[in-house]
Amino acid sequence: MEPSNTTSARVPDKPSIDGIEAAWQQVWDEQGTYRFDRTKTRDQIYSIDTPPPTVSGSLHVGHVFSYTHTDTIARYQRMRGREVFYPMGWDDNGLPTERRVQNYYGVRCEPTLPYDPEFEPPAEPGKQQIPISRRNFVELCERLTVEDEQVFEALWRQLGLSVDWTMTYQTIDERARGVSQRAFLRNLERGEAYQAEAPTLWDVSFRTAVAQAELEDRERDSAYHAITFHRPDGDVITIDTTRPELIPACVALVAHPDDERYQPVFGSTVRTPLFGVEVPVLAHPLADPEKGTGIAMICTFGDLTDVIWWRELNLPTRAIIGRDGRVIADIPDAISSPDGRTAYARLAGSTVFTAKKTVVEMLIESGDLIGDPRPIKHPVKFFEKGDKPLEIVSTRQWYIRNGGRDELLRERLLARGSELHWHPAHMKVRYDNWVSGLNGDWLISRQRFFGVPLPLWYRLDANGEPAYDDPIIPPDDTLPIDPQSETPPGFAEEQRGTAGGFIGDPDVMDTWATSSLTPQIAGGWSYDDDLYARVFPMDLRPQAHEIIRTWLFSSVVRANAEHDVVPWSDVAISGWILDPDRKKMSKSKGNVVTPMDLLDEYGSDGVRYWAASGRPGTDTAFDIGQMKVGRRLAIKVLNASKFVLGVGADASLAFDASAVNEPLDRALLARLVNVVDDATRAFDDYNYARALEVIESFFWSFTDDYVELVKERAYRDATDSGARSAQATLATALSVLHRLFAPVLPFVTEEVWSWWQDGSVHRTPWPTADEVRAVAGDGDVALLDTVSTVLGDIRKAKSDAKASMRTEVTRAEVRGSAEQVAQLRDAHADLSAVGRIATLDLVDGASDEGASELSVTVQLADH
RNA sequence: GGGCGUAUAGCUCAGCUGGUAGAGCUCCGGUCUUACAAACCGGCGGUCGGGGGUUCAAGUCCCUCUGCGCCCA
Repeated sequence: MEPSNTTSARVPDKPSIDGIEAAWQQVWDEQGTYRFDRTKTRDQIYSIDTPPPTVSGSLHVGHVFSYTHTDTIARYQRMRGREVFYPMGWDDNGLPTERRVQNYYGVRCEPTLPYDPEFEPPAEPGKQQIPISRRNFVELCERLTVEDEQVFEALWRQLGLSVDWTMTYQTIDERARGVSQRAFLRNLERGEAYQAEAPTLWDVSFRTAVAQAELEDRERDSAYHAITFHRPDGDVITIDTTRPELIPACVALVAHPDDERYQPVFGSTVRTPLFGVEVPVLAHPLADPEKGTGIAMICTFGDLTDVIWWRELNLPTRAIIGRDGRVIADIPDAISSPDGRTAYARLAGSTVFTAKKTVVEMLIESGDLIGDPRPIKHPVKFFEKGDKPLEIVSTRQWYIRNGGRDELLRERLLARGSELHWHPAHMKVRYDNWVSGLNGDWLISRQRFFGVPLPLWYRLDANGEPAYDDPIIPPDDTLPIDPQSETPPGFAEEQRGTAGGFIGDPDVMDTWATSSLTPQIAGGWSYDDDLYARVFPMDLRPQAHEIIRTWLFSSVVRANAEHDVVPWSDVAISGWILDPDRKKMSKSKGNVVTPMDLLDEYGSDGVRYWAASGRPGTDTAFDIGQMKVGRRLAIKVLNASKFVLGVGADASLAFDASAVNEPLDRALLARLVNVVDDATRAFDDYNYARALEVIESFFWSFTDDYVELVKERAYRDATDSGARSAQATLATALSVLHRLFAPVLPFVTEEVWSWWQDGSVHRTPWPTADEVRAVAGDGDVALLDTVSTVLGDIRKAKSDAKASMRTEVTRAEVRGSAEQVAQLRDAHADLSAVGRIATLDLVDGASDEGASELSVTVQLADH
């Protein structure tokens, strides 16, 4: 299985696809088959913004599926003569890695601890997590991600991704940190990044802020509690709330301005039950007259609507939920009555769940709860990776402007979405929906440890208070920096945390704040300008549809801000893998199939065949059957190639137009012209599934019909012109087929190519319709169809008679139109040979009824 | 609630700008035919989700309903 250096065919006696992956991986590696040639210029290059997988996540068939799609495009473009820039990255950022490290080593990060250079995690994680310093924790993250990356890389290589493995990157490596921090500081300089103290969605388990893009609604059981608020005149107003525990955080009541029931009370005040705080009754159009009693309490903060009311009605803040999800100990100033303070004290320190029970008990005691709570289901905001309802707490966070607060920018980014070529086109709506529905800027700071640090320090004033408004910015040439362990210019490390000294920003950037820059990171922006000029903006972003709102959109935001362009011309969106019962495949369903086992069992080409059969953007069923078909196809390519090369078809005969003089041969090549045309058009349209279908369909009829038809003729002496015509046609078709199949079946095509050609098929030009047409000449596709139809009828006659295909036909009569008869006359000898027909009579039945129909009568010899 | 997609043989899917339903798998029957028996040959199998409409003609266009998946709220 070594590349041939001669043009003479060297065909193994017993060709096999077993072990083919390992053999060719090694050759490709040694020969640098997929090495990126950076001397090429932008117009000669096709660059791909490859999705960096999260290595701490588990490998699944979805990876194999979508990365195969991209690889078929990469291979196609490479054969079209483009130098393909196809780097692989690893996204190790943040929470997924941290959780995996915690479980794998049995540790947890405790930022207050000092670094212990001697620390080694236990061989087996214990029951109690060991607290370790931030630096120790990050070191373990780095250690584990390296291991995880190797597993991924081994899979990618086995799958045959045509990646240049000398060009990998990590989203937390030195270069990526530098690029991310530089891009952020430039956003800051231009006013595109800012910090604000604001109500923030907060996960109390992970103790981190959560961005809009990471939210998901989940239906939860809840209950309306009818609660009375007291007017000064003794009347009561009854409100419905699902969160009675937030009564101490109530700052107002609100009803719709047109709601007749509450017109008289707008502008008046009421007192909250239990806590006796006087709050105004206000009007706002977001209050829903249909919901509950039509009047709601505004708390700081129960949900996102509270935040809107709070902002638009200029209400005070009266927060009672802390970052740990418990009622904070400090009693809000507004609760001044002794009874109110006593009531609050009963809640202090308890969880939201407990506080709710306590408040309900107290309301029953005071008589302010009307009736029983009425159960409802309603959507509650969750962090997509979390399992507790989000709270809203007021915190200082960093944001990047993404049009969520700025109509002009929103319009600009919507227009950017229209600049992209979407495959499939309808996926663009998801982008438009998302951008149109944004209601705030992009929150990029996260209270995590393993990630790219926000590269800022803050001066501490004489009272030790940080001056957030005027951060200390590191010089550009010092990036990347870690403000937690490095000292700002002009300060000494001893001044950290002291009055008059400084502190480092404790947060890291959101995963997407880094991965939104993968085109820049992989492309060399700000550290390899020569490379960058050759690959950016890129040609293709392949990705899954569920991260259009995160990865795709955030990448557009960054490229728009920094470079005033879209980062790629085309985006290809892949679908889901579905279970046989048409549900989205998931780990929880106990799917034990690991991708590497699949590759071993069905061959990488077989699995790739299944993947490439899935239409772009469409959900595809996980289908072992298709993998088996792919495996059979690969074996068929092997055997057919062996046969063709065994009858004297060799490289010197391929594309020898002078040799091809039989009408049947020209007809075969004429069909191949159409196949090349169709496949090329399909690949240009990113439709690898369509291309594969067209190629495969031709291939099966090629082996089943054409090869059988010319077998006898091809076996004749090479001096025979009919034999040479068949051999030249077979060689031409084989050369074209090897190349057409190469993007989808890289291993088997490379194997068979090596039997008779020089170099790698993957660096050979993609076939063109013109080169095939030059050999096909005036070939007529219809001739092939007619001959195949008759061949099928003869086979059926033998099959119906339960006879062997070798059974002689004493006489066959074919009636057809004058045109069909003429076509058959041109293939008379081939047809007679394959059918073992002693006498083949062709009758011009044009004058008969139904003359356009072929009719075949067969008389079999005794058998 | 709004939107996007999808619904074609038992299964997985093709059917582009409308013109008398296709492939593979499964199943059944046959053949060791000098590339391939983990192969080859042949066959059974669908009123194209339901209902309307446009048209000489609709799986293909329009309306509507239903199921499923997803996006947004």
